[in-house]
Amino acid sequence: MHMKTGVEQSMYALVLLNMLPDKAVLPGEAISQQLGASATYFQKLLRKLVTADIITSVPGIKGGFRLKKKPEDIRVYDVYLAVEGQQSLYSSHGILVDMLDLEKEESCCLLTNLMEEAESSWKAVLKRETIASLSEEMCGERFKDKVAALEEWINNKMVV
Amino acid sequence: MHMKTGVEQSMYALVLLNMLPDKAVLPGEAISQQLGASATYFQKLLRKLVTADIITSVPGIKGGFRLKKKPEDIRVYDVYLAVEGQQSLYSSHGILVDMLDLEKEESCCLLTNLMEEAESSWKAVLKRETIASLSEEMCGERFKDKVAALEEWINNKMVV
DNA sequence: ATAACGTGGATAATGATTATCCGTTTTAAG
DNA sequence: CTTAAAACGGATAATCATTATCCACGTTAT
Repeated sequence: MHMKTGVEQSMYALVLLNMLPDKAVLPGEAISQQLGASATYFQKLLRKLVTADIITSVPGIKGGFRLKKKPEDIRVYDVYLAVEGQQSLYSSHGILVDMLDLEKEESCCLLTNLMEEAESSWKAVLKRETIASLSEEMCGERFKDKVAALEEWINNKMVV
Repeated sequence: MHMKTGVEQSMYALVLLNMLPDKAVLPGEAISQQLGASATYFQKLLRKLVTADIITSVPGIKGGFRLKKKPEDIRVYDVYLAVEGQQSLYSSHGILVDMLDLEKEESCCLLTNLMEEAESSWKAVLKRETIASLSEEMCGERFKDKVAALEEWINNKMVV
């Protein structure tokens, strides 16, 4: 049981896109290079973010990706959901139904309620932070120089 | 990101063992049959429960498994931990460290704190219920007959 | 027209989870 | 003291989800 690495990657991709000036765009290949991710595979993840209305894609030469929403409106939870899908962490295999020989309608599992509560509780925390708050955290005094270098890199790679 | 089915199986295995009279024991093969689980593989899971001090094993003919602790002292969380191990749901791949070109000591990730909090929150819910409370839930009026049949089965399969 | 980009589908490689096999040890019973 | 049934441990295979690659296609600035 482990979160996909795609969630972490996507999150940082969005932090990168958040550094872009208005109307500018960053090509997918540049993003995946910066993340150290497989370029072709990361395109698929970017696609998921597009269909989740988190980012916009611009095709054609001078194309790329940019945020579609304001960074303070993109919750960590939204990114998780876009990348991992909405399947729950736990789903019953109907063991109790078999053990007690219940009817199929009586889908009954001693764990489902508890697990759903646990998951809600987990998700609630993911809803607390946004791309805006993460970006802010990164741009604090501590990493001033490093972030400046990253901005420099963005200026080189961004389009229009 | 999905919980192993072994967790659900183990949980019900413990509910079964909780139905045993004192000092009696249930062979691993009977347990896995009742659960509809692969017998040989489920032995491995039972082993994890043994090393986690949740159940005791008795080798030799007339051997099998029984609870080691009182059912009210076995939390759902304990079972989860025994089966899945203590690795956390999220672990950083150091993407930010690479992006900002930080020193290795400066292991820094914008998500780690949040994710750890979320996980704690998730685990807290799993600590609320125990094998005792699950068993109780199962043995309510609703499934009276069905549970009686299960007890019958246990009487047949248990040893000593 | 062309070159650089995103899209979509098919398909492989990888890795974790689940499953099987076999030999060993333990113990009750004949 | 032999045998049968059980847990144990290691090696290994099968299965499945995740990650990765490839290629043909649509889009758009130059």
